[in-house]
Amino acid sequence: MKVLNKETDYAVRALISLGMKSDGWVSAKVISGEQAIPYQFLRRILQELIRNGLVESKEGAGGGVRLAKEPGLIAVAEVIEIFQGKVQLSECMFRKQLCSNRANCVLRHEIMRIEKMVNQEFSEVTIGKLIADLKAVEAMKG
Amino acid sequence: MKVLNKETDYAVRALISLGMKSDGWVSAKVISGEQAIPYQFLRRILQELIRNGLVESKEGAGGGVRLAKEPGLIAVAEVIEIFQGKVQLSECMFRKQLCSNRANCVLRHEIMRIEKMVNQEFSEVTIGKLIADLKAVEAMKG
DNA sequence: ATTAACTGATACTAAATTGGTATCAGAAAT
DNA sequence: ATTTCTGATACCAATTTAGTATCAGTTAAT
Repeated sequence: MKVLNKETDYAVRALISLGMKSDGWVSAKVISGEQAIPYQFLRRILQELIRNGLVESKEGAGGGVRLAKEPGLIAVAEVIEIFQGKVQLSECMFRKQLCSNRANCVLRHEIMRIEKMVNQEFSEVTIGKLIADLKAVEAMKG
Repeated sequence: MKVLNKETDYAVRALISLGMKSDGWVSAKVISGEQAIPYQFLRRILQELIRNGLVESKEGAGGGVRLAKEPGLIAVAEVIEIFQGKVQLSECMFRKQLCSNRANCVLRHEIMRIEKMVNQEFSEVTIGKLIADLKAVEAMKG
């Protein structure tokens, strides 16, 4: 049961990289190097983050990307939703009709409850929080 | 972000079917009909449940399968683990060595925490509980 | 004006996973 | 002997995942 795929994983790491730089534009190349993310793959991921308003970009030499909002306002839940879709609602609820299979229905009810919890948790984990954790770890190691 | 795949879904439904029958052996054919699960697919799923000790079988005419333990003792978490693997531990913890990528590491730490929660929740949802829920729903509808 | 360093857009690929099908062998009940 | 069942396993198409490649256009610096 894999929770996060590579896209989400790389996206979060890229956002952390960006969040740790207070200055201007950072190129995909630099992030790719820092986080050991395949360059072309990262390019595509960044474009998706841009389309979704988490990141903004500047074309041309000296250009690159930067966060479009404060790290504390970017939740991992948003990133998951972009790359892996919303944590799935059960089909029977979605269709707003009685579930044809009741066994299925009670299972989905439980799943929905748990999914809601997961969503809640992931929306409390922000890039800002991850960066703070990271800095705490670094500090501890001297 | 899909939580359960078809195998897990079908397995749980099959287990519910079995748990609701107090009498003897039930054939895959019957379960397949009851739960609208493709027969050959279900066969494979049942064999996996047998190998993992959740279900036991009797060969030959009049044979079939039945639960190997009480419905209240079969957790959905077990079923998920059989078909989708254990909710993934982060690689860096698994290797018991320092994470080469620290950004990755703080992210995984959060994931692990949430994964643990999910596991806890799914281990509290048993087939017995689902059957009770199901019966409650049926009763309400008269 | 040219060149180098960038992003935008998009097409392509190999490998793995998912969901499902088919087949053959053997066991038990009738 | 025949029917009803499981055991084991091989196969398959479609989708997803992870990654690569290419070309066009933008900007900054020389």
